[in-house]
Amino acid sequence: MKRPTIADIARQAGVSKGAVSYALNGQPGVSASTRARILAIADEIGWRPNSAARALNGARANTVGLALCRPARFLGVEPFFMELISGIEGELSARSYALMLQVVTDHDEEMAVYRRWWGEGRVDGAILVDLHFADPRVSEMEALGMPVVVLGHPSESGSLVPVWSDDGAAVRETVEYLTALGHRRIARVAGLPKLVHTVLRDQAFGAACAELGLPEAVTVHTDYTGEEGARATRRLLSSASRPTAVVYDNDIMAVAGLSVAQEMRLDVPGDLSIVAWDDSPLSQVVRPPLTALTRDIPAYGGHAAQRLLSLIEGGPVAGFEDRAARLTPRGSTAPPPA
Amino acid sequence: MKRPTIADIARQAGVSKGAVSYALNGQPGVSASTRARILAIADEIGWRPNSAARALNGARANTVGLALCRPARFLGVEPFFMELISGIEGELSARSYALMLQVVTDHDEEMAVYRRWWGEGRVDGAILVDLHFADPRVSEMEALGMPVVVLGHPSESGSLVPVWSDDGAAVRETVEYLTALGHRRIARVAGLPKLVHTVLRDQAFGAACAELGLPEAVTVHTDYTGEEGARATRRLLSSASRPTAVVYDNDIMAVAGLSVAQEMRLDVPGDLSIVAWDDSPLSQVVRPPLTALTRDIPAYGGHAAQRLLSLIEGGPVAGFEDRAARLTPRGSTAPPPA
DNA sequence: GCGAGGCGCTGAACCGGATAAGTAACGTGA
DNA sequence: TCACGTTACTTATCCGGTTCAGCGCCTCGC
Repeated sequence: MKRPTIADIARQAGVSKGAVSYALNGQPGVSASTRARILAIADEIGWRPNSAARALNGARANTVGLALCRPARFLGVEPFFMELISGIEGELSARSYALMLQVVTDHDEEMAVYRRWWGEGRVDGAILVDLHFADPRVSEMEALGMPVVVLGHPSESGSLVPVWSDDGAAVRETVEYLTALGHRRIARVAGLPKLVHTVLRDQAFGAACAELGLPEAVTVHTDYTGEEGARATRRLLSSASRPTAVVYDNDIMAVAGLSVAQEMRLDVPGDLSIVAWDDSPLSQVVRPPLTALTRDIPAYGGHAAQRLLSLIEGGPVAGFEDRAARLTPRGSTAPPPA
Repeated sequence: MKRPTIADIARQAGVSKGAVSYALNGQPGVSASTRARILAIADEIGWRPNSAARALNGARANTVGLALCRPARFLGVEPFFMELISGIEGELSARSYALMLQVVTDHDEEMAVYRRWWGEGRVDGAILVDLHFADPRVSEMEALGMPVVVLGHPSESGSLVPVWSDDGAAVRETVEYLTALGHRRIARVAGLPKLVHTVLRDQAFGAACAELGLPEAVTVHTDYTGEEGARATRRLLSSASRPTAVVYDNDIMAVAGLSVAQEMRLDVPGDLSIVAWDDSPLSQVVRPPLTALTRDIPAYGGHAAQRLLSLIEGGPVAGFEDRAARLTPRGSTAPPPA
């Protein structure tokens, strides 16, 4: 019932452990016939290399760590993380790496997890998400010396390898599109203001509005939940200078905003245009279907995983700018009311 | 820059490796003063036990495996898996176990992953989800001898430990509630018909309808996507004997169904009542908010993880019936039109 | 016909901890 | 005072692979 080891193979084949090791790893040092015999026996008794024994010889753990710092109820809502994970996963499993996942509640805990994993030799590297400004995790990771890829803008990634996309370009495209439709009062329901990408989007939004001569851009920050998205929308739509278009930082808030508009007897898109950042099946399922900023999130995760594996395997790795989200117009955007 | 080992500690403390090992593991055999000195040195140089070395001595890997068999684009949509994972995770990390995750495309690949993980000693056990009838994974897992908990009904879990909930009760509660409101023609938009829980819900639905003297229960099967949910709804609402209430097997289909109804100028809940299985923030964000079958998915995952850890640690473990989903009435259900 | 060199393999050390067995030093009771 | 038990260690071995040094044996070249 015990798992077979190379010693078992060696005994059956009548050779030494060393010979078996050479044979199984495709190293020179055994004849073709012996190698074939050893491989046949290994296959027959169902031998698998014990990963612990391998790792003990300085080999890699063949595992990448990901500690997600969000409370459970937020995590489930957005498709983003699940898509990101499956993208990362796809790239990892193609190269026989495993993914170690932990859900934590704050950054201290997150770093403790990484420190432990790294110290115990359980992971070869990690992917950092939700980058903040002056993020303490960056310098701590640099100090640890662990291979790390950061999903976030290179201006804040320190010496870690960044993988990012130009959110500013997507914001500009959206504002230009809405302006071309005739909108002048555009508001933005944004995510957490401490995140780098939120601020970059904020800045790009302000700049684009200024450039196009629009009145001062209004941005409301939220925690990404539908609840706060609804509340922000209600406030915006109740204000004196009600916007004619709102851009949301995720799809769940956009759906919530849509519901609030309908509840307030505003026609979408007749009275109010809505744009969602990140395009999930959700956007296409509601009425009207939402105009959305589409990006390939699994591919994004895949690119990050690729860089991380190169980094782990010793190559010098450059950062990577993924393609920017592009606007997919659907039924939720139209010219503003006359 | 190398990671410190107990040999480093032993050298600094002027004792042997063995003494250090005893001290660090709280075993008798070292004096209090020596133990304190060793612990201080270990702490100071940032020593962590190498998990590979531990595992090599027959210790556990302290890792649980989860291979999710769904294409990326389905996975992201439903909050279910992410909530399940964070529930599992919560229980695991409380006991210092890690979660190894892999996304696969079919059951063969899934079993290959488990076989590899188990053979390589990377995991101590696994959780099986999406149970089928006569699921080949059950017998294969039994043959492997790996500790496994199945999320699914005990009738199909073989000798593996089942964790399940009584979906039939929830179905009955829903049908009774709708009947009490006055509905007679109730339809069900279900998930994949090969899944055990789908069939159990189908049967309970049919039985409840028959018992309450309702006309023949209509059930349409889908792949859980909003698209198919919308298509099924369109078909149901176009039929001669249009239902006055529809029960959906997940929230994304319920939202899609709501949109289709509104697109067909039917008032929800005036003309059509809608019930969603699984209550996510999504249900509360749309108008009207959806009446839903609420269950605590993280807790469900947590219960499975608990049983698995007991199983791994050697105890005989009984299956566990989690509490059934309960109906949370909201704005999407009302008496049928007169 | 003999040394050089390569092939195919063996034996042993090693990775970092856990642990069984062995050994001094010391205290204790008879 | 001596046998005995306990304390506080040390030494050695093991886990399952990898890897290096070494060692016959065969072949080849001169």
